[in-house]
Amino acid sequence: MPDRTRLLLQLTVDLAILTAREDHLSVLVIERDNPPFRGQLALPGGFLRAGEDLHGAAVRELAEETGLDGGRLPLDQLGAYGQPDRDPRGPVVTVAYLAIAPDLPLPVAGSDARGARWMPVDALRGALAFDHNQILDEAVEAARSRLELTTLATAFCAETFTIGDLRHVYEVVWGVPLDPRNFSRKVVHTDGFVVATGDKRIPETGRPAALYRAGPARLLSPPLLRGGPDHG
Amino acid sequence: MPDRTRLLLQLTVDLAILTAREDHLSVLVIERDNPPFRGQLALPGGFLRAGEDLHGAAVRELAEETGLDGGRLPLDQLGAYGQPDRDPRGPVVTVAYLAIAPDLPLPVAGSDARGARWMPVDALRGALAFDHNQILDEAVEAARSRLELTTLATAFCAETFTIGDLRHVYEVVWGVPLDPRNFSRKVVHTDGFVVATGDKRIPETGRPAALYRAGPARLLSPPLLRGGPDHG
DNA sequence: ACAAAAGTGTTCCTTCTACACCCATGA
DNA sequence: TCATGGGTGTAGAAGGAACACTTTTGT
Repeated sequence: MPDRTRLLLQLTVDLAILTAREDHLSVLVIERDNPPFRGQLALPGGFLRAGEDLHGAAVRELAEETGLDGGRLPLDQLGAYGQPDRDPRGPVVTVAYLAIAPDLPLPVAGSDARGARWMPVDALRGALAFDHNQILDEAVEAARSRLELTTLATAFCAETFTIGDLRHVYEVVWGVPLDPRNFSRKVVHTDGFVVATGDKRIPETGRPAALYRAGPARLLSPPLLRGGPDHG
Repeated sequence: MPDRTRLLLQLTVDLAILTAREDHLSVLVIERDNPPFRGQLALPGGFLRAGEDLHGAAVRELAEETGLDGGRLPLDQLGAYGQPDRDPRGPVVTVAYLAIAPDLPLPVAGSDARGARWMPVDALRGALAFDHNQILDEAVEAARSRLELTTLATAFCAETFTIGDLRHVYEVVWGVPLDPRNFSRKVVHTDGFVVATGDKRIPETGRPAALYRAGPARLLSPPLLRGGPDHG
């Protein structure tokens, strides 16, 4: 006996899947092939199913849309978005998740994901459907903040990576240049951030760089300060 | 034409309303007088109504349950909780909000809020209904973290307060003693954290303390470090 | 030899911690 | 004059920023 004060609604999960490609912070978007907003770009996502928990739905959508294994990527909840008019179909609240992916080709070809592609976030100013522009803004800010406080940046990298790769992630996400020498020291001297594999990678030009993989630590204390040189 | 994959559900808003009372971090709880979990303690909250946005629902519930004006208190979203079996009545997802209140008597006497009262969070270990124990844990951790990074602590205080009042908030929420002299300097020298009123308050014993009110700043940079003395 | 990227050593400066010391009030 | 909380000064430690300099590769 639901009374007037208990609204029945549908719930979706939307994903802001970020990656660092070349010199741009990019996000995975799809082109919608159904109304509403048919033909427009949007974040991938989908409806919560019966018996499913929110994180599980996010993992499932990540797999469906990108072929990536959500169990192996950090998938953090950003929050719930519930403006009453955010979806013209009626009351639909969405829970947004932030995923950080290495720069991989998408093995997609999935159902809804035909039109999936990476787009630099700077090229999307205001172009997304629903309230996805706001969600993307908050996802980017959350990613920037998590880079300061956690070891999340390693999730942007392949399984093994150099300190230069990792620094490049920070530079792309923060949008500022960092001093390679100080950065290297801070990362290597922070317990559990990275562990050396013992191997080296020879670049096109220059001295070989030691390879690392992600360490067990999840929190950085002290944090890695953003703003770099003389930001005052 | 909703298909099987689009679950219809109800959505609630739950509030973790924290305050610093004497030497305990306390939270507002109600005693449920309807099933499920009748007679058990729970966080205040209620169902989202048609046409209402999530933050608006949180403000309304805060007013209904406590008489406090949610528009004047910082009300931050913690996240959505959607385990499929979290509510025995069926699929109900909740969005949790964190509110920080000054230590005020509750002008309640509202409908559902008859049994509303402050309880020290330490006295509630595992005692709450639904998944509210988890929500409370995450609310406390979020409050601790926000004290480091934001000026939120002023929301725990009355309109005017002394630096000692503010320090007491930090000590209660973090559970560690702080050096009064260094704390005073950090707060006063951080632009926009507090502004002096020019008045003084005479304590029961001791030198009068300058009174302040909350300043315009919302973010603390650099953060106020937790852990206090020799925490390494 | 040169270019380019990796990595080390060192100096300067800011900030935090700890604590000695002074201030203003009531009992 | 003593107890109590408010507030200033300051020395030492810790860590970041800046940058000179060395290492190791390909061309």
